[in-house]
Amino acid sequence: MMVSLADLRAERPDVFSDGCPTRTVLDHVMGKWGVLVLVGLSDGTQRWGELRRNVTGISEKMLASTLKTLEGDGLVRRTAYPEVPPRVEYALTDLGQDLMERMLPLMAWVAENADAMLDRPK
Amino acid sequence: MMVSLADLRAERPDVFSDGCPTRTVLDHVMGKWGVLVLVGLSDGTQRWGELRRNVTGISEKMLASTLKTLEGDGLVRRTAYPEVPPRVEYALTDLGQDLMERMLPLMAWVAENADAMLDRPK
DNA sequence: CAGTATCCTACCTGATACTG
DNA sequence: CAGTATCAGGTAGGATACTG
Repeated sequence: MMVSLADLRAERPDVFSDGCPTRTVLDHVMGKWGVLVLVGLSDGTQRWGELRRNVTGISEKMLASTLKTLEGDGLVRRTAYPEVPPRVEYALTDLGQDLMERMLPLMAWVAENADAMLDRPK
Repeated sequence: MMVSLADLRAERPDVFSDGCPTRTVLDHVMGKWGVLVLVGLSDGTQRWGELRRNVTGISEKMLASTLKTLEGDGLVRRTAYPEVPPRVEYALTDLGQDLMERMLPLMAWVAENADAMLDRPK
């Protein structure tokens, strides 16, 4: 496992340059709604409606497109049950859980420090 | 130090809800250019021009506003030297370095997995 | 319930030019 | 060098209505 940025650059110098796949994934994962949906799903499997309520402020349009993107990246698994009324469940894949293992410490740090950061004297 | 999402929610149930400071900081830090500028600065102190070249694809406008936001959050320190021609250096603050300590493992993971994620069979 | 479809606006962004 | 100013355009994103 790589830990430092230097290690990273040593192995892949083009990382984070324009057009690099890293950028694309980064945009999906780090985008405003991507993170929040992923955090929502780290609570466990959720249905569409639950997710919509839990990720406060997200519009149906953004929830739909965010979920599709994350599913396309292999981070989220969608399971539809052929019932009436329809039931669809979303969950993190193994890859998604692996990602969140790295993401949650960061989220926790942000949550702990956010107030202090915004209250600072200008 | 908190590690799990459950711990986080137990202490602060409103975290990640709309209007919460966490959201604001998250948008700054996780936004497309925020991350890339921060990653750039984890290589060490850099001048405006260096940063502009290193963060490939960023416009001057976005670099300026991103730096101001991050400086306002206390993550980046700007130092101007009264010289001609002017020299200005940007560096991570202690807070910023603390953040990057959590962020870099995540970035490394993304860099390692990005290709596989985008190549997956549709 | 779990989404699409449609419309509309704000802001991100690039290009260009200019300043201290 | 290190920015700011201005303008044009494209697109991310919000609100609302509708469907299987």
